[in-house]
Amino acid sequence: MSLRHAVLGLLANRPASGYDLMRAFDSSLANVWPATQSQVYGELGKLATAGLVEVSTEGARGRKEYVITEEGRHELHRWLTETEPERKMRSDAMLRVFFLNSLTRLEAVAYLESEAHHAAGRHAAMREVEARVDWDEGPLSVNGRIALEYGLRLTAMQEEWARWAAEQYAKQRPE
Amino acid sequence: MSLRHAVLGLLANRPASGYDLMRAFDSSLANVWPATQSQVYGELGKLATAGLVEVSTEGARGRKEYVITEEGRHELHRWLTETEPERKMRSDAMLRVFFLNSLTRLEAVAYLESEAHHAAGRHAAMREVEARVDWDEGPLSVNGRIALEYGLRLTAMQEEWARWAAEQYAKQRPE
DNA sequence: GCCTGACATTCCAGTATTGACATGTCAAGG
DNA sequence: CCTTGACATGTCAATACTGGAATGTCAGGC
Repeated sequence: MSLRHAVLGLLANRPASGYDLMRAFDSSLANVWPATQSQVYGELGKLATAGLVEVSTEGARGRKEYVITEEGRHELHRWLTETEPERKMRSDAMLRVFFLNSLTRLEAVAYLESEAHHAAGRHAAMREVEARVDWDEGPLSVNGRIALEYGLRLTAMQEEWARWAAEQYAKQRPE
Repeated sequence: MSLRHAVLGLLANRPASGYDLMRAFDSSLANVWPATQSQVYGELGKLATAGLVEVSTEGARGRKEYVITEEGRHELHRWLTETEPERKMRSDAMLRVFFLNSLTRLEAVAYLESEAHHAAGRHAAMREVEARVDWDEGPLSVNGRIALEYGLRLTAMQEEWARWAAEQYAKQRPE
């Protein structure tokens, strides 16, 4: 149930509306825990019912600002310290690698090169973010910086791997 | 709909029963596309209805062996060459990094070191697999070898990153 | 002959996720 | 005044995924 804790974690930093949270899910959290509007608003409702968050202000345009409760903070802490992260991951891109033998050598190499290219693109985009953001402000950006570094290392690794794999594939399976 | 294509991809290599497929999902595909029994048997039914696979033999103990049809092979090829892999990923472990500022420095460092340790463990497990498997047999293992290399590079990167992050965290946020 | 473990499938209830639709408010610029 | 775009929430049906229970078969060892 990570969505629940993602919302809780965001609200632990500052009070926010569902709309505010959506901006976080569409930017910083987009590569880590994607979520849709329906999920976020739904989860806020459940969280409120459970007493982990509360509506603090009802503003213009029906805006409801939520704050985390003591109980919510406690649950966030419990999650972070007493539960293990789920390490199983799904990767569509890697799944395809298993079935590359259903393609011709040329097609397979094209796939791997395309992956290399996409990884390079994502790497460049993260470099942009790195340059744009002021990393000295706020305690949030310490974590953000560390998470970004992960992204940089991941995409660099992916590009290298894909180039290596394309080479291997071309070598080991002459048509 | 990657599960569908995972099943299709496995059946493209050789005919198999739901039980056989489950062994693949529990071993080689476990780190790439986890699936439960209910999902696999369910998908086989849907795939058969759609005409992408067929029951070839009904054996002992109610065993049904499925084979991929021409149409199935075509769909697999279409998926591999004409659709882009979904690159959005969820990572519980990385989500937690965003909220590390809700913990004390010590707790945060402990989390990151635990991640380093787990990554190291998974890396070692993959090294074991690498040593155990005969990489010269079959065309499947070319892909398997390439996917394993990804896992090795990923876990190595994760361990290094987590050690680096633990250090950064300890440095940048003195209690 | 009996037990155990691997083989094998089916069904189900509950939860999570997706993607789209519906509805409305407010501020700013032309 | 009117339009546009950002703000803001809510609901729905469909699909995907989880975890467990129920059921039964067959081979091999004792």
